[in-house]
Amino acid sequence: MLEKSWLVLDAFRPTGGPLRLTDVAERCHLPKTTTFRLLTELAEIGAVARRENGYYLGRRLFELGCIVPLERDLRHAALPFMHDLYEATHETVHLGVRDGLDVVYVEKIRGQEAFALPSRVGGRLPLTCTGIGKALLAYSGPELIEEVLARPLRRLTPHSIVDPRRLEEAIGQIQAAGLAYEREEAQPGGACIAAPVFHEGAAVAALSVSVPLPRFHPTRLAPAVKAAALGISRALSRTI
Amino acid sequence: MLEKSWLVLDAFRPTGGPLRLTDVAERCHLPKTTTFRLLTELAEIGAVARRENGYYLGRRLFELGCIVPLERDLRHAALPFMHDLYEATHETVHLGVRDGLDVVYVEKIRGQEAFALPSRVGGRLPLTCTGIGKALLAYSGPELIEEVLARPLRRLTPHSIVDPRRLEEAIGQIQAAGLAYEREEAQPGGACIAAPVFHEGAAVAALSVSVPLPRFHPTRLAPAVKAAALGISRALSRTI
DNA sequence: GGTCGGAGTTCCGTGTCACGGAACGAATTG
DNA sequence: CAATTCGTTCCGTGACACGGAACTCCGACC
Repeated sequence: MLEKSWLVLDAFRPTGGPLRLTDVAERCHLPKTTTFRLLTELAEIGAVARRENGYYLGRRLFELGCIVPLERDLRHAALPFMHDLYEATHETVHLGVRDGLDVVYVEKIRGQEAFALPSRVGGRLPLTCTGIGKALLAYSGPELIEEVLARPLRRLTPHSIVDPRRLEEAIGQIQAAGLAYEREEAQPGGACIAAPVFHEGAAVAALSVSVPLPRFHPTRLAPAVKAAALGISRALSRTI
Repeated sequence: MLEKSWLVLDAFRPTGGPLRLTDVAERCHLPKTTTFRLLTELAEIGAVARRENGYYLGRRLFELGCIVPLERDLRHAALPFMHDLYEATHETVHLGVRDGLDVVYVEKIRGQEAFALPSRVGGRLPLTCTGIGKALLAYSGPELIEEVLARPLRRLTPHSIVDPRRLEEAIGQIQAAGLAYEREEAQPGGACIAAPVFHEGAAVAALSVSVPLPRFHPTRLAPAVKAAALGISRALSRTI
């Protein structure tokens, strides 16, 4: 019951709806009757909403999701610096943490003329395909790097790093520069520059600025990104 | 089972944790045994996380909460204007919608030196105590106003409006000015100015700038807020 | 050391209610 | 009108949620 109801909620990934009863049922491999009952109960509770054109994830889920203390201190410390960074660059700013072999984005500031990006707050992307991911990887210790190299590297675009040697090279450069660059490895036409955020000696998060390739001027962006990441690290150490 | 599990999740409001087993049990008025089983199952699922010092709301909830399409178009249209408004004022910017007799905040941009505010994305406050709430109320039709007036007005501070006559007056002024002001009605020492966002003739949301009272200069803020709200309204009409 | 209390956890018998197949009404299509 | 597809209702069966009792830990107090 409980587990099945969360299966139903997961069926709404990644769009949040709308889905029709039948869609949900077959995504979950559940009988229509059961799905119907679950959706009805979830709707009573407010976890999903039903409208004319189907079911959606509901407000109750939104409200609870907002208070998940996931990296709360981190986000609290980071947001002002992210806004400053956005103000300085007017480009999309991301904050991400590592979960397993993925990046999970926990904050995002998007510019008005921002181009379409595959990232989304709460969403995941492979560590090796993103600037934030590579920055985290480079500062997370050799065990993680080995674990990543142990399995085939995932690819999002033709430019994604899939050669283990190239990845090791890239990690070396990141460690030397204190910054990670990414060009069209996550999104055709997009590039980004990322810097790690440290707390108590560990890279707990990373910050990035994403830019359409034609506007990508690493030397101009680097100091701002580095300064913001440093600022967040300092703010973090003050909170504890 | 399903309903009880959501009771358990609600027990984490408004902080998200940490809570000990016993705390959750008595908040929910459930036997400890039952609570224990529910928390264990929820933890397996990822809806809550257990650490040394207690239970927290978990990552799964965060990820699902992020994709709730609640006002998604609205937020998407509004964010760039909110960033601009923040940039122009460097004060906290809110976007809220109405749910019943509450405001639900759906976006918030907070300045670095922002003072403590009772608002939180996903959180609720009474319509009548906030600038956003009053702006929504003033443009939501007489039925809602009557419904609000029918029951005793809630108060957050000594300055909250609790006299029905004063509320009606205030609504009149808001309708005349197209802007709602609020001084220490939600938070001692805080003031705000809010403007409604329209879509297809209805006030679907409202935008506000919150300022510490000493810095509150309505005449300087008003044009920016009004312009941003108008911009969002225009952007909304373009999306559909 | 002994005792108490309160925490988290395990066990298990009972009774309920979740389950899903069958069947139905409505709407759409051929 | 037959045929399909969708959402919904009904209902008998059996799994499993329920919660009281009991147990284990651990710290406080005397």
